[in-house]
Amino acid sequence: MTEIDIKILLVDDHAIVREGYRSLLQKQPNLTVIADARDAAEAYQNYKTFQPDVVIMDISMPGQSGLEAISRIRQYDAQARILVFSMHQNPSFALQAIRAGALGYVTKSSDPTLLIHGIFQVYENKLSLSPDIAQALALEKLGQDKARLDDLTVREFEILRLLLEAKNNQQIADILNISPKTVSNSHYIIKRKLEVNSDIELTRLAIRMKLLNLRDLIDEAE
Amino acid sequence: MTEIDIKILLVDDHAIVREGYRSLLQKQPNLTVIADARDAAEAYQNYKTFQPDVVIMDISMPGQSGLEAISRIRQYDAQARILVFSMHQNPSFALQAIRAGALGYVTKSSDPTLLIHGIFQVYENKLSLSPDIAQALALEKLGQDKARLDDLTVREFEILRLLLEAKNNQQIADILNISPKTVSNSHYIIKRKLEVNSDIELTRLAIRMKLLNLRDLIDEAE
DNA sequence: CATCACACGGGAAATTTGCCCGATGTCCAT
DNA sequence: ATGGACATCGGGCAAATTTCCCGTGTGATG
Repeated sequence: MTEIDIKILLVDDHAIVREGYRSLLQKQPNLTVIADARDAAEAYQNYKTFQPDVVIMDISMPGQSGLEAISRIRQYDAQARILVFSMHQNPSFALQAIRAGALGYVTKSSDPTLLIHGIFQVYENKLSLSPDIAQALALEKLGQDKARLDDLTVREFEILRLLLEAKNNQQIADILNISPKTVSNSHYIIKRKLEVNSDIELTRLAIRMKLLNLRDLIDEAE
Repeated sequence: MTEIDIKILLVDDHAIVREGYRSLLQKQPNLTVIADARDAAEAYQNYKTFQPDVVIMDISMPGQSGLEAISRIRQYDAQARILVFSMHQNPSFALQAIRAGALGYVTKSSDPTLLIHGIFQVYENKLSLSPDIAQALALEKLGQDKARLDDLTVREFEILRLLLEAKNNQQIADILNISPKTVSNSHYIIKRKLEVNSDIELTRLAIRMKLLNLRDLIDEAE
């Protein structure tokens, strides 16, 4: 076995988490944390300065997102090996991270050994996804979200939009010149087609589908 | 100076974060981590078993919430000193945590020394809020939208959170060990207090209040 | 012209909502 | 320790809504 020593750059905005990485990674003989960073800009700078073998990156950081940092680093060095370590179970995050140029995606809630394993995988230029994400992504490939929306008829879609504006059946009936009964029937059909069983779920789905204009909803930035 | 040694119970569902605490706290001579837990039930059990001086608790955990754990522990020991260490900047979370019986609330993004400082404060039965939260809480007094949110009792707030996760009455009842009827009653009271007429409106309000984590909801960055 | 998808809405059962109530528990101040 | 103010929990029940199935009319299409 050759002597390998993987140089790592840590990127996370939470000091406590960086501390956790260090403690965990220090126990591995072949890994050395050579630098860290708390935001996207610092990550980019330190990548250029320290030329790490693997970058471990959190993608939910204030200001510039981790995804942006991934793109920047990959633009500077197309060979950069980046492993995303995120709290988001949402497979779409993983997909975006991979698209942006990450080689791995491991959720924070998975077993820490998966992180170690991921580092070695990524070091060897291999894709590494934690099992929960891999499975979710596979399921998602079986494609449903967008397709289901397309199942709605034009009228149903129209009614959905009005429902999402928190209008009641009577108001919608007045707007469309139909009976409130028809509205409520459509409401039911919409939920069935979209495979949700409550209005809360419906609203969440609508947000994901960008049917609901978030900017109309949110006054303040964070 | 007398010899003090504060025994700590760590509660967080992420292994990496527990690792971070350990590493950080170990450096403090007067602090000893005597146990940890990854969910509310385990937290309660380990509190009884190990009788720690201070509990450090994350409140966003799967299943039973941290708020529930706080209540349970305080019910068992009214003197329990609990410091919440949370990723939520939303001051309403802090307020509810304090109401549930926590003595401190520090955000994960604050400087780690604040956590240490908070531990000593709480150990001495003093309230401890990280500056960002204290300020936000003060500012909030000037607002009015948030005021309605604060009208909710701790229990109602907790039920609201579960409702927003699109759980049905039976699921929430199972999680909180109450009857589905109580859940539906609370659901109604919540809507009345927040002055909304439908679940869609409720969800929209929750988004504006940032009770709903948009990052968990949205697929694509913008 | 036959069919097929769609819009519309009635009917009836099942469920939820809206609002009431009382029992119990806890905290706090007198 | 006693009273009062809340808070939690859930039963009851009428009114309202949802859920599900149904039929009708209409317009497009093969």
